Amino acid sequence: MKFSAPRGTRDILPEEASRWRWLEEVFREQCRLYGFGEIRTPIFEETGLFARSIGEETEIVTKQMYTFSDQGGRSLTLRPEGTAGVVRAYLQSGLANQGGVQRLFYFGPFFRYERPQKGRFRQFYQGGVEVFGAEGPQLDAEVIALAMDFLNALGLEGARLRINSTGCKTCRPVYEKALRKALAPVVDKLCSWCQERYKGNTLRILDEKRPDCRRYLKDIPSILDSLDKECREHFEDLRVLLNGLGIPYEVESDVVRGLDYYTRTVFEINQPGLGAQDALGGGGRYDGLVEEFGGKPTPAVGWGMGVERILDALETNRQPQAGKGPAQEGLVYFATAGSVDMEIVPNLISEVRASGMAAISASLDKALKAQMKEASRQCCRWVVIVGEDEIAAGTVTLRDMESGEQQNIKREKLIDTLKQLMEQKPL
RNA sequence: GUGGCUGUAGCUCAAAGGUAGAGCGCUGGACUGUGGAUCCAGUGGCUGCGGGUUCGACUCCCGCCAGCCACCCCA
Repeated sequence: MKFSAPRGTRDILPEEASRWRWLEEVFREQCRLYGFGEIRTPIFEETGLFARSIGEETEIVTKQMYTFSDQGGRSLTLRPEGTAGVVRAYLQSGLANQGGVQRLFYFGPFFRYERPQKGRFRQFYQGGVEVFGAEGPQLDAEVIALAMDFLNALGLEGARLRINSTGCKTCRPVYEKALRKALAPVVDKLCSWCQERYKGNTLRILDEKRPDCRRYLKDIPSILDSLDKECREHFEDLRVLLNGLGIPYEVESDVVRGLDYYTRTVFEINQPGLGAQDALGGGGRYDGLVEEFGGKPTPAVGWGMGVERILDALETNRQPQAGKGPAQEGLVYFATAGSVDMEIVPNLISEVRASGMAAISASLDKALKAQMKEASRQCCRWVVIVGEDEIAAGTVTLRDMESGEQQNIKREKLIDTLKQLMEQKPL
């Protein structure tokens, strides 16, 4: 074979695509129930948009972006996440000037240059939501509830919600200072990675999982003890709201996300047993980003969820597959036998399709037997046989491929009979 | 970016220095206008790509590419 799909990308064939469509429909329906409207933003943006929002020093920006320059010399980047583009659009389109609370959702492909492994691709799909203009914890809770409802509606079980607060621009530096102080005696014993972070993005040291480093991180202070009054109340209220909604969660003070724009609430949803990449989704509040982009100070909160990982989790959970084969979509197969006027079948098929039923026919002059086999392979529930005998009698033979029953009916009654059968004998 | 494992027929896998095989699938027949079951026959390959060692390489060595898994990071 001459070509293959680029590394980290994959083809989704019809059978699998129907599962994807099902998931997307469930997602859209949940968003609708929560009053969210869809937004579609470009798949590439100015490189600077991502660098400035996600953070110049983050992994995503420093090593994982698909960046290229176009014919005009502009530096563009395939979007590695959804929030930056939505914030940009929110400002550029004037949505920001309409006031009030804006609830938006998106669904589509994202790109990160990483080494592929289980649950990690270079092109992957995410569904996400963003809410602008609401400062209180009510929307944090609502957005989390939406995420959990989405997973429940898919029939997923066992997902774990972990929440934390990373404070605001006033109290986070206080904590970072305390953290640096606590780590000062052991900093030279930490790995080079941690030492880098110690200097720059101290908070992210909490993310360290290596046992070697971990044991020096045992007694570090919790960020939750450093939150100022407003942030503490915000977090406490969020917990009250989640409790009220009956949403189980765990507070974990070392949940830190890899994107710099988060403030206060951050959360992650994990599916134990999925493998090394077990985060189905995550998000949080980003109260400073709109202002950072030149808008007026606007609180915001949102999340993104990984489609491949959710489908993977459903698979390992052995949840019902929602895949629909052609049979379930009522596909009708037209077969011919003997020499039949070329125009008859196409005309009949047209009529069937015009009445809303899906139909296909043999493309070649094959033996009836071969046509039946093809119909079977295509999972067609019904086969209409139009042969010389039928033409002579003005009828068609209609076969139910599941029961094997056949009947001879007047050609004019085909449509009505098919309709009737589809209602009577759905799969 | 680093490491481990793996690339043989459309698919799942054998062959371990001596001419590349099976099952499933596919095509046809038994059954000349009737799918699935059974039996029979046929179709199947630059052994991922490129070098090297050897009289001889699917097999050993090197490089590249790809897949899987992990590190890292995250969806």
